[in-house]
Amino acid sequence: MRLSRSFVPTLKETPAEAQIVSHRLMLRAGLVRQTAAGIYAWLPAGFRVLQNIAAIVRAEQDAAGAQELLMPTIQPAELWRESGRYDDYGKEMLRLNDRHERDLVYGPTNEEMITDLFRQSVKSYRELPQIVYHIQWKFRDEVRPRFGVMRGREFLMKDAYSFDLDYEGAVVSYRRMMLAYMRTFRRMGLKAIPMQAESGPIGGNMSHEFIILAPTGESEVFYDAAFEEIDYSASGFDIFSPEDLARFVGLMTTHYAATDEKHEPGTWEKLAPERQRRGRGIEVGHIFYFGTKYSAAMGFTVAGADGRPVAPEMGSYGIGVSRLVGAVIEASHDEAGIIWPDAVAPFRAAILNLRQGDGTCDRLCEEIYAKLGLAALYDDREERAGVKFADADLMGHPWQIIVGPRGAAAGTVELKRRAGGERQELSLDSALARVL
RNA sequence: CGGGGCGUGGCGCAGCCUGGUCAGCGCGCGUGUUUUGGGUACACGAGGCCGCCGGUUCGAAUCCGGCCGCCCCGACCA
Repeated sequence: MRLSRSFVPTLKETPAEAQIVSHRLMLRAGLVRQTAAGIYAWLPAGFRVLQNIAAIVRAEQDAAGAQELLMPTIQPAELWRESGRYDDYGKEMLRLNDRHERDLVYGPTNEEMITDLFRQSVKSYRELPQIVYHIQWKFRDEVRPRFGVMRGREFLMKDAYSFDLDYEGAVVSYRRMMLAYMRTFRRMGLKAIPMQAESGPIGGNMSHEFIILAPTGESEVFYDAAFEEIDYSASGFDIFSPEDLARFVGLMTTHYAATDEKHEPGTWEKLAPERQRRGRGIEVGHIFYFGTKYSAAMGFTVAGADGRPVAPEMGSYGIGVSRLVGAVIEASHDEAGIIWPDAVAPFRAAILNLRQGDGTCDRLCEEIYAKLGLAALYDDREERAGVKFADADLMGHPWQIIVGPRGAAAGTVELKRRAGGERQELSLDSALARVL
């Protein structure tokens, strides 16, 4: 994109409503704009990040054998009456009426709907197990939305649902998602730790939340240094091997990890002091096993091998996709702005033309831009060098290709790495090679 | 949902208590000159139903009432 013709409204000053860093930086870097309390519009650069994150989530879900589908945002109240949650869910659920006065809800989650879909068409044990997911907008009418995109009312969530014939199968599905989640967060450059959690309104008795470490996180977390050493991303674990999954989850759950509300000082103190780690964390994912809570309530059964009906065992698995955008920023920024991890950056590189209008600089920049295409944001504005430097740092592109009159004549550019800030004078070709 | 606060050009704010050239300042934006590798300087200029409705008054951004919106703290959550 050419910045001079892009809708990327950066701000020099911070709007008064933004308190935490990620919110401030998202507004300042022109990623989002607030439309109403807890409701945001994603502008071009922000939307790219959102899509990058969704793509990673999708890739890991697919790799775990989950099937992507897409369910509606609007759901009939009837389904929620069947499960009993129409009354239980409370005011957080947005309720609507259509022109015929039918009761509808804007989905805060999709257990009922997916159970309904499955019960219509899945009739035999031979069709299980299955895991399906979708990435869809949710609405939860939070009493107090805050922290920008981190706690919005409308948010993009990946929610997956597993159906298994029995408990043993459900446990395998649950573990598979745990591994997929750890790989997902790792790919975004985040350190995540699964922690024992309450299952809350979803119900069930096995639940973990995934906390990523960020200095500005909402809750304090305590964990064993062992989490820093587990190599779950490599070939060490086959996600389709129940044995590997058991081994993986064993590693994940035998070490101490707890948020402040579940922290047990007694157990904690038994851990060698040099292995004790504490920090702050943000919840970015949550997985639940809840057995037949919905299948039983909604009359979903399949014929078992003996011909008798069996209510499938279910689990659900959520990742806050839009929240992750904020979380990544919380985990990776400095005084100057965002420092995007390569995998989620809206642009791999910014091309800074320090002397717009200068024939040599312009030509060099155009050449670079032609080679990088959409991977680059070409700052071709008629602005001073300082403005371009400041905006590039703010927006946090992993690389900055700085083209100025000094080097341009000799055909060299300066390459700056946003994380770390190292700069290097390079030939055009070697700079491009580094960036790509 | 309890407690607190705020709505004045795109952003940050002053003005309100003590109604009357108070509609202003900084940034941003436009034009020109200047500068030319870290948000340059100067000049000129565009831009505001002072959140909305009603009331008090000769006169309301300013006082009163109602409504709407937004933010912060707490209890609750992907």
